[in-house]
Amino acid sequence: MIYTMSDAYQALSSPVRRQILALLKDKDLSAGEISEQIDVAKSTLSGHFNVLKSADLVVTIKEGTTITYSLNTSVIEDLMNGLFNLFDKKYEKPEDKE
Amino acid sequence: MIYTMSDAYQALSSPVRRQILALLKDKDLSAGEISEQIDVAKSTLSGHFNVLKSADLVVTIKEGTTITYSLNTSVIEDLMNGLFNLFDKKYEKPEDKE
DNA sequence: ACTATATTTCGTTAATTTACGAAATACAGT
DNA sequence: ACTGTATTTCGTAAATTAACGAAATATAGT
Repeated sequence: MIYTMSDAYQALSSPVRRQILALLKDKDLSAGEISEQIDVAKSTLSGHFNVLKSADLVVTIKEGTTITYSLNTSVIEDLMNGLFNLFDKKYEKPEDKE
Repeated sequence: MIYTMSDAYQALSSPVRRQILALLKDKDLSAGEISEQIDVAKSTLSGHFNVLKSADLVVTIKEGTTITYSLNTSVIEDLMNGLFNLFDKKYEKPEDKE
C-alpha cells in the first residue's frame, strides 16, 4: 500500500475521523477507549480506523486482544508543508506587490 | 452558506482540485485558462470550481463573460493551524517524555 | 474445550462524488 | 436581432462512502 496526499485529505474530511485524531493527540488509545468517547457503532468506527491507517495518519500496536492507535505526526507535517507551498510563491513575486 | 473544515479537506482530496490550486498560486486565472492546462471536460472542471468555492478556497471575479479565479489563502492558513494543533499538545505534556 | 472480551469483516442501504456530452445562460461585438 | 465566446447547468451513469447490526475472528483466562 502506498499513501497518497488524496488519501490523507480524504481521511481528514470526516468530522468523526478528525475527532479520533484529536483524541489521539493527548495520548494513545485503544479502539474500545475511542469508542467510549464517540457515538457511532463500533463497526463503523472500525471502518474509520481503516481509512486513517490507509492514509498512514495513525499506526497501531497490537497487544493481546487490544489494539492501540497512535498518531503518525510525520504525515501531518507533510500535509502542512504541502499547504504552505500553496501560498508560498505568491509572496516571492515582486509584481504582485502594488 | 457556511464553510466547514470538512468542506475544505474534502475539496483538497481531489488531485484535479489540488492541481487547480497549484496553478492559482502563481497567478489568478480564468476558467478557460485553467481548462487549457487540465485535461478534463469543461463541465467537469466547472463542478470542481464549485467545490472549491463552496469550501471558500477560491474566490471569483466576474468581468464580462470571463470569470477569474483566485486563491483564498486565509482558509489555507486556517487548515495549517488546525493541523498544527493536532500534534502540538503532544510535546507540551511532560509525562509524554520518557 | 469453554467463556468473555476486543475488534473486525460482511452484507445491505442511502447518500455523495466524479465524470461526460448536450443544452442553457450571459455577455460583447456587429 | 444575430453570432461567437465563456462558462455553467442538467441528466445520467459508475464508483465510492458512511452507516448499521449480525456474524466472525483472535486472544486470555478458567
